[in-house]
Amino acid sequence: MPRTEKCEYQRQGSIEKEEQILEGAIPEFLKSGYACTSMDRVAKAAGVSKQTLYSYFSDKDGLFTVLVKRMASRKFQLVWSQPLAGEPAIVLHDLACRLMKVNIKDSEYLCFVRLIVSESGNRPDLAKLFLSNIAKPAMEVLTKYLQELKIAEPDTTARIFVGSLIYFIINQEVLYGKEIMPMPAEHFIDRLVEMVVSQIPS
Amino acid sequence: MPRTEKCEYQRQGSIEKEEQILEGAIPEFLKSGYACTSMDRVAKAAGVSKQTLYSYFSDKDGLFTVLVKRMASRKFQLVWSQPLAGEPAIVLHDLACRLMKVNIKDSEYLCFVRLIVSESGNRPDLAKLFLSNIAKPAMEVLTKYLQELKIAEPDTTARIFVGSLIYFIINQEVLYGKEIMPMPAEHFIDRLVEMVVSQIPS
DNA sequence: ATACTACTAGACCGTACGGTTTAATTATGT
DNA sequence: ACATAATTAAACCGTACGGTCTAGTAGTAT
Repeated sequence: MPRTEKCEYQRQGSIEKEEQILEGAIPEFLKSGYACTSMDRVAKAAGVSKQTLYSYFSDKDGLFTVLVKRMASRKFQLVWSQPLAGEPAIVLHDLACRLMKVNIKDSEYLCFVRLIVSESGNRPDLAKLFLSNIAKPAMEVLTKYLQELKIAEPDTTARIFVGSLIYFIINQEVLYGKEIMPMPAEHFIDRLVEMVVSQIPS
Repeated sequence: MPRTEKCEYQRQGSIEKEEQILEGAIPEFLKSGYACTSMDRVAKAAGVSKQTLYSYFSDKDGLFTVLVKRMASRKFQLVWSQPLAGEPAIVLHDLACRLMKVNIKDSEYLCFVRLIVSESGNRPDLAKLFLSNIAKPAMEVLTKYLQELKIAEPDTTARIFVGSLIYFIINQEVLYGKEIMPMPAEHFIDRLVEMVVSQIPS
């Protein structure tokens, strides 16, 4: 039991070890999904013995849950941390570009989405955690901004804006729509922004 | 080898047997995903011996591929078979309602989407098949209609329309957003239709 | 030095699965 | 009646996995 509560000395720091395991496990789960990731491989990838792995995490389920929580709280920052303010057309365009760029470049995020959708049937709690920590706060940030613009029904409009972007990314990247039904991202963004901006009362 | 090419007589019809196996296999794969579905269970669910199963399909992969093809070609009909014509606001509203209703009622379809997304990493070909047989033709039908309405960039607008609807469904149903960030479907549809209709040049 | 802690490597156990094989059974065409 | 094709149930094989257990090693505090 390395998680010693009454032990002031630590050989190499329990927290760092946990970190190390998680960082090793993340790419494995993202690559293979839950079912096809073996604990032996996780241990090897994390550079840790199987025993140690099991002394930090109760079982595969426990490890996976912690891992998803970590990913969820980490990924929100990328797009939505900075506040939205300024000229609508520019703000929305930048936001869309940022969302698109991050998702396409950071293949980790795409794999994460795939993982969440995959496991949503077996683990509704993880899907809800994903929504609570990423989708919902994101939607709230945008809704607030649209509200300031006096757009009618800002919450619905926010969903349309984010929704069509996310779908575009899933379609093009996750499902390889790039090859089947290609469309330039900038083109799509321009039209979407134009459409939302046209809803601002003059 | 039951798939007798030069055999005019069949005890009970090879084609029907194949049908029977597929129909038994579909709910199993939809429920458990590819990895967690066992061939023993498929055989049992189809009311067929394991041997027969393997005489009709080469292996798990082969069965799964045929199964996905069948599902893909079957599901497109539900929403997109009838042509779009008439008053824009009504046509779009009906279309959106049909899409929403079908997806929410037919949990089979939701599971199918989840399955496709899950396996898209390992089987890009199946994801592409899904897009080619469902998403792409659907988008073309709508694009054509929007073009007749003289909407600017009908293809992009079609993606916005369908995309935000699909995302709404995935969010609310697949990821249990109903409980985390609820929103009435009719409300969303009304606003979306209104937004697209406002793009029709007067 | 000694007791203790964190860790490693690897064997081990039970289970489940994909796929094959065997032996027996049923129905069909001639 | 007889051969043949389709099917079944069940045993079987090899592999892989989740999780545990054992034995041994290296660092640390007293």
